[in-house]
Order: sequence, then C-alpha cells, then structure tokens
Amino acid sequence: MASGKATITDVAARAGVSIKTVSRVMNREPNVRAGTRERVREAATALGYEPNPAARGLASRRTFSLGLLYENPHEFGYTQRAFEGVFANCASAGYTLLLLPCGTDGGGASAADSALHLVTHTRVDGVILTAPLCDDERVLKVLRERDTPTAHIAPGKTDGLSCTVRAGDRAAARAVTDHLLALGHRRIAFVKGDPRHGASAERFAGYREGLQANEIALDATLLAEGLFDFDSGRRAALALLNLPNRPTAIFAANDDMAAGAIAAAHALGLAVPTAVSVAGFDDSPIAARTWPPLCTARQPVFEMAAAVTGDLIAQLRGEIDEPRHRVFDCPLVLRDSVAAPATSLPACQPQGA
Amino acid sequence: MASGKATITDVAARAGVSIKTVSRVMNREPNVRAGTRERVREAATALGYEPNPAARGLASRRTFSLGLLYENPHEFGYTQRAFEGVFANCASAGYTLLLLPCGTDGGGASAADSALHLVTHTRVDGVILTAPLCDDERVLKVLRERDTPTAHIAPGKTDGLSCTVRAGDRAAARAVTDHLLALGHRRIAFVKGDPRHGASAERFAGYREGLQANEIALDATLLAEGLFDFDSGRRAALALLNLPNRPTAIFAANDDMAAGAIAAAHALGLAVPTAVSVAGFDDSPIAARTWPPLCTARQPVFEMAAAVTGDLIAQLRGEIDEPRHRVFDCPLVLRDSVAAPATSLPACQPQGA
DNA sequence: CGTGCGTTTGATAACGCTGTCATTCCAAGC
DNA sequence: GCTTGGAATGACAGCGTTATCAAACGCACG
Repeated sequence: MASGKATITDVAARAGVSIKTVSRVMNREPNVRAGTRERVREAATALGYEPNPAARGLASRRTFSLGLLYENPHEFGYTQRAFEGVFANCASAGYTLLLLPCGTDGGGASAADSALHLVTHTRVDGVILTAPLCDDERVLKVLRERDTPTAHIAPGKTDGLSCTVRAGDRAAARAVTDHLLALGHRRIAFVKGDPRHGASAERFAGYREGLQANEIALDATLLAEGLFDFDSGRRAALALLNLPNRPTAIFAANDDMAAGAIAAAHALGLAVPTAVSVAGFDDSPIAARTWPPLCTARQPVFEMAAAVTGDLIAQLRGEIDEPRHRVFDCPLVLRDSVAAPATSLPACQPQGA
Repeated sequence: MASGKATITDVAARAGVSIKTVSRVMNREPNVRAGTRERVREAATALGYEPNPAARGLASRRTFSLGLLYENPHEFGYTQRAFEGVFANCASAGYTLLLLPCGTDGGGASAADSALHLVTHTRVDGVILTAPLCDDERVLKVLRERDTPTAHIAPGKTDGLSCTVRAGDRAAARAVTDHLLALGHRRIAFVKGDPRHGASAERFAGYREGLQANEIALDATLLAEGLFDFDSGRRAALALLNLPNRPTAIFAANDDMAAGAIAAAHALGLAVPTAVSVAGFDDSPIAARTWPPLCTARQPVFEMAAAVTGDLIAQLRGEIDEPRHRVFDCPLVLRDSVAAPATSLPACQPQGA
C-alpha cells in the first residue's frame, strides 16, 4: 500500500506494541508470542513497511552486504557465472551484493589498493575473493587488518581462517590427460595457466601425473606458458604446432586458451581433431562455441560460488566455528575437439561425441 | 594509522573544530576557511578516518549507491563489459555498485518482482537498467512508484524521464549490409534478435534500408528469428544454409548468433567465408574467438555504460535538469568471416583483413 | 567607533533502527 | 493464595552522521 514511507514506529502504533517488538519480529528473534508476531506481520504488510537498511546498519554495526572482489578477468564467462552463484545465495539470505572490480589495468593502483579503498568505503560484512586475488598477500593483509571475514574461490593455499572452495583441478586434469592417453596420444602438449592462479600448478600436476602413470617422460619442448587468455593460448599453440615433431594433442589449462589453440590450428590449416586434438578446462561458455566444440572438464562455478557464499554467511551468523573447505569435482565433458591421433586411426569427423 | 575506528568526533577533537565543520570538509561544502579545511584534512588522514556510510545514509537519506539491474543475459561478455563501464564511473564519483540480477529462469518471480524486491530492500539512490528490462513496463512502474531515478542502457523507447544511452544500431546495421552489398552479395540472410530488445528492430531496419537503397527486394525466405543466443543463431543458420537457393551471406543481429551461424556452416561443411560470409554485431569477446574471426560492428558498451552512469549521477546531484539521451556510433570491424561471394571472386583465404 | 552584512563556525536535534536492561506477564510448584 | 523463574515486552540510550538554525566573526562603511 504505502510505499517505503512507513517506519518502525508506524508499524508499532498500528500493531499496538513497542518498536522493540516490531524489531524482534522483523529480525525473526525468538521470544515473541505467536499472536503478537502475527499482528505485527499484518501491520507491517498493511503499511508496506521495509526496514531502513541504513538505520539498521548504524544501530547493529552490520551492513548485510557482501563484496565480491575480482580482477578484470581474462576468461569471459567465468566471472559472470561466479556472480550468479554468489548472488543466488546472497539474495536468499537477505544479503546485498556489492561489486568490487579490482582494476590492475588502470593507472597505478594495484589490486590491494583497490581492495582497501573499496572495503573502507563500503563497509561490507564480508568479502568474497576470486583467484588470483585470494592469493595476493597484500589484499589479504588489508582485509585481516580490518577484521573483514573472507571467502575464497579457487585459492592456491588457505590462510586457515577463511572458507574456501576449489575445484578438484589435479584429478580432473589427470582425467583429461588419461582420456587423451587412452585414445592413443603419446605426444601431448600442455599449455600452462597464469602462474598467479593456484589452479595452474594443480592442473599441470594432474597432467604430469597422467604421463607418469603411463610411463611417458615429460618432454619440455611440449610445454608452453600461457596466461589463461585466448591470445596466449593461440600463440603457445602456434609455436607447438610448428615444432619439427609436433604434438598430436594439446591440453590447455583452460578453455579460453584451448579456443586459441583451435584458432591456431585452423590458421595453420590443421584440422581439429583429425590432425591435432585440443582439450581445455572449465566448460566455460566458449567451450560450446568453438568449432569443433571443446572437450573439457566441467568446473561447476555457479555451484562453487553459491556454496562458499553460503559458508561465509553461516560464518558471519556464527552458525559455524571452523571455516569450511570444499572441493568440487570437475567431470570430463567429451566433445569433438578430441579424437584418436591420425597415426592410429583413420581421420574421420565424429558427429555428436 | 588507526584502521576504521575513528569517528567524526575524533577528527573534530584533533582538528579543534566542531563535527559539523568536519562534515563540511568531508563533503566538500563551500564556506570553510582554507586553513581550517587543511587542519581537518590532516586530522582525518592521521586518524585514518572514513565516514560511516550507514550513518551518512541515515542522516542524509541517501545511500550513495546505485543498482545495476540486468536479466540473465544470453550473450556472454556484453553484461560484464557493461558492469565495468558502470563501475568505473561509480567509483570515481564515490558511489557504490550493487548487483541486481533479475532471474527470469528461477521459479515464478518475474523480473518486475525481482526488481521490486531488490529495490525495496536495498534503497539505492538510482538504478541502471539494461535491455530488455528498460522496456519492461512493470519494472518501470515499480521504480516510478518509488521515485527511483533510472538510467537506461539500450532501451527501445524512452519514458522522457530517464537518461538513456543506445547504440546507433540502425546506421551500423546499414553499414554492415552496405559492406556485404559492396562485396557483391545479393542474397543476404538476416537473423533477427530477441524481439524484447529495442535494438533488434533497429538492426533489422538498418538491414532493410541497405537492401532498399540497392533496390534489392526483401526476400522473406532469407529472414530468420533468433533470440540473441548462440543456439538460436546456429539453428537459424542451419535452416538458411539448407535452403535450395542458399544465401551467400548471413548477417546475424549479434555476435553470439553469428558464432552459431559459423558453427552451422562448419557443421554443413561450408567454408567461411569462401562458401558463405557471416557478419555479426557488437564486437563482443566471442567475435575475436571464432574461426574465422567475425566481421561485426563494434558497440562501445563500456563507454556507453560509463556515460549513462555519469549522467545518472549528475541527475542525482541535480547538476542537470533534463535527462540526457546519448547515441554511440558502432564502427564497422572488418574481419575474415566476410569476403566477396564465390561466384564473383575466386575463393581465397585473406589473412589479416 | 558603531553598524550592517556576508562568511565561517558550532550546538543540537533529528535520522530509524538495535542493544541493554528493567519490567510485566504467566504458569508451575509449594 | 503466594512465590518463583523464565518468557514476553517495553523504555530508553545510543549508533555516527547530516540538517537546521543561531551565534560569532570579520570586514567595509558611515
């Protein structure tokens, strides 16, 4: 009815109780008689009452909002999927989500500076950090100094205080490698990810484990450095595919680089997967949009983000004492960018994987 | 030094002035002697003072935060680029950005419901609406009822009250069409966009104008419906390319659909651009990741979002009376997915465009 | 030296809620 | 009936800022 004008006093008057009781009802506190609760609810609804967040924040020294700190990401899709997951849980828990992009491209200010500036200005109850910010010591220091609880998405290590969530990168990378090996590939190149991300080392470790288990020596000429972005993947693949004895498969540490590898193969006139197989990691939106579509490992980013947000909120509410550390499986997604190498099977273009 | 503990009273004591004077300095109000201002500034810095947003919000009835309302978008990249643009201007103006995704996929709650719920709970000073929400009457009604100023990104129409920004969709679509025509294409198919977006009709109009100017009759069999997403583009292109007399070029109303069209061509064994040219719209991240890369019109989303955010803030500050309406040019981006049709020129694969 | 007026500053009351603590209520126990 | 203790409720003081309005100041002028 009335829109946003009613105060707690109005509701109290209409329900015939004190403002404190209204406050109790609105905050779902115990020790309110059912009948009273009902009357207050009705009065609040009738007046269209919504608690004023500023007043509530001032009095309670809480903001009921979380900040999502992220660095301008290389990979499109990942960050946005994380947004959605975080938001989904914020909304249902009555929290508000603040976006805090940490520009590293802008002039001068580092991620830590941005983080500090943003957190001091906005006074969020907690901050969710995405990789690689959750491994940035300066960012962590700033947040610790201000006693801001944090949750980490895909950290390299844990600080023992924060809830974390990460993918089972090593096992999944191992599974991708095993899949390539099972198809008969022996010369499998690997394009590493941004070394600032903890996931990069894990995925590389999974690749190495796979080779090792099959008693294939690690060939340093088949390793390339990448930064998780399309262009670094493209360049790395160009170099690898121009090798005298080129690999029959390229495993890139994420999908955007794998998409770059596919583009590189196309540019060199090498058909995928006939002449060279390409595998990625993440199952980000780009994975379904390349030609052929990318074989990859699916990282459930939405679910991961939602889970760790829930954990952070539980921590803020004091519902859990110890920080939770979750690990999500990344199932293999078979798509047409990977096939048996040409030498062991005649080239054909499977349809439907 | 001290971290986030100091209040305005502490600063006032240290500077030897009243809290009101400190408030004046912090808010850049006039009528403060230069010397006084300096002393206050020093005291604030020394104490590491940051105004408490909740207290400020309670007293001033403003929140210094904006909400960005968006629908879970089909096209990856667009929304995120808009985020960055909006945020860039929020940060520099001292505003905080709240993310308000409007789930349409979740059970039941419509975009308008989400919008209402979010705006009442968060009390933002203003809301930025992205297409197609800025043309949703129910969303607009909710916001008008609560006197929440809005800014619109890529609206179909204006309500006369809100600042708007849009791309010169019609002219740019015309330019893309003209480019295809100049290369010798005569059978140019068009994949329409989501009809809820105002831009869809404009882009289609640009296409029609181009044909008309070249006295080419509109061929209804060459028109397909799409929803701005990859898969609808792929399906539309499959149908078009299976036509008895198939088009020599496909112009999709956005890049994601164009990427789908390229995938469709690949699936049918038709080389791009040799057998069929494909053009998109937006220059979103996907455009540089397809093979061959997409010829498109560049929509400067970041700049558009930043501009309209600045306008909204100016309006909130009372610096402008009339809402501003901006239109941004979308320059043609020439890439290898478009070439002359096979019948007029021998097929060749240009490198570098 | 007094007057007047614009500039600078401060005292104090909101802003709308929560936290603390006192008070009232009510059912059970003697 | 009277006590007792926990559940239910309320009075009131903040929370840290801005807004209002009055006071003090300082300078030009008569």
